[in-house]
Amino acid sequence: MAHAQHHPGSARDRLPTREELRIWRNYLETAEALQARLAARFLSETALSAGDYQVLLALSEAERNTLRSSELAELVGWERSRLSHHLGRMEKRELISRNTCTDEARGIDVRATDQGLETFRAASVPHLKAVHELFLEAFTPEELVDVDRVSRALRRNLGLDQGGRK
Amino acid sequence: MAHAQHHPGSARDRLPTREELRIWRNYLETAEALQARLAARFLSETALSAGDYQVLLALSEAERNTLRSSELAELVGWERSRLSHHLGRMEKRELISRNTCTDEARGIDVRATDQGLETFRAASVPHLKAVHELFLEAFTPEELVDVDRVSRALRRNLGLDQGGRK
DNA sequence: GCAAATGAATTGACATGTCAATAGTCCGCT
DNA sequence: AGCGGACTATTGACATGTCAATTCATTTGC
Repeated sequence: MAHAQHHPGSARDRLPTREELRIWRNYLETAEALQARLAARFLSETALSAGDYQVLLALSEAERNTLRSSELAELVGWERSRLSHHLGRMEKRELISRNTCTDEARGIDVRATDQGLETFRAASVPHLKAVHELFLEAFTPEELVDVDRVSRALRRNLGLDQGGRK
Repeated sequence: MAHAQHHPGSARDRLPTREELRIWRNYLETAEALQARLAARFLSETALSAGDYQVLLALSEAERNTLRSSELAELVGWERSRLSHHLGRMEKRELISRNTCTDEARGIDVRATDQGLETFRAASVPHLKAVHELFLEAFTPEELVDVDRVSRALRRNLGLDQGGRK
C-alpha cells in the first residue's frame, strides 16, 4: 500500500509520504501539547480559561466594556452557539452580564462586570509571560519569521483571511 | 531555571511585543482552524473522529489487533481517564472490545473488532487525502522543512521528546 | 501472613464544543 | 395590515476533555 508510484500526472492527489506524515503528526501533536500546556498553566494561575480570556480581552477593549453578542462572536471568531454557552457559564461566575440591547430587541449587549475586568487585568501579565516562555522563547528571531510564514501559508490554503476579516 | 541572569528590564523575561503577539495569535488560530476543519471533514466522510482513528490505527498495527490499555494510552499519548472514556464510547459503537487481560487481572486487553478494523480501513485513504489537501498542499518543499524546524524548536522548548519517547 | 503502598483502570462531576432545533424580532412586499 | 422570510440568540442533545476520587489487584515490608 505504501508506494504510490503511479503514472505521471497524479502528483496532485498522491497520498502523503512517510516523511510528510511524520511532519504532519509532529505539527499536530506539538500544537495540541502547546495548547494543553498553556491552558493548564493559565487556568491554575489565573482561574480563567483561554476562552474566558479572549472574551474579556475583547470586552475590555470595547466602548463601555460592552459589545453586541454578534460583534463579540465575530471578534473572537466563534460560532454563535459556542459563544452562548460560554457566556452562560461566564455569567454564572459573574464575569459578564447580559442585557437586551438598547436599540434592537433582537440583540444582546454583553458587558464585562467589574469583577470580570479586575480578573482580566490580574490575568494579563501571567498570560503574556506564559506565551513568552512556552512559545516565543522556543525560537530565534529568524525562526520566528518562519513561524509566521508557515501560518500564512496554511491560512491561505485554508481560505482564512478571505471573507472573514476586515 | 535555565536563566538566572536577569535584572529588571532584561531581554530574558520581557513581555511579548505587538508583533510577537500577532505571530502567536496567528499560529494558535491557524492550528485551531486546521484541526477543526480536518475533524469536521473527517467525521462527515468516515463517521470516525480523529480520536477514534488514532486508537484504531494503534490497534490495527498491534499483534492480534490487541493492546493493553496502558500501552494504548502510551502510544496515543493520552491520559488514562481520557482513554477510558473514549474506549467506553467506542465500545458502545462496537468498534473495539475490552476483556480482562489474560496474564494480569489488573490489566485490560483492548481489541479492535472486525467492524472497527473495517471502518478504519475505509477511513484511511480519505484521512490521508484530507491531510494532503488541508495541510501538505499549503507548502512548498522548502516551507515543509521550515514547518519541521518550527515543530522541533517548540518541542524542545516544551521538553517533549525528552522522557516520553523512543 | 497481612496491612500498607503501589499500580491499573474506571467513574463522576463538570468544562467545553458541535450540530440541529427552537423562539423572538425585524423587514419587505402585496 | 399582515404574512413569510431573514436575522439574533438560545437551547438541548450529545461528543469530548480534565481533575479528583474510587475500585480492585499486586507487591512490599515487617
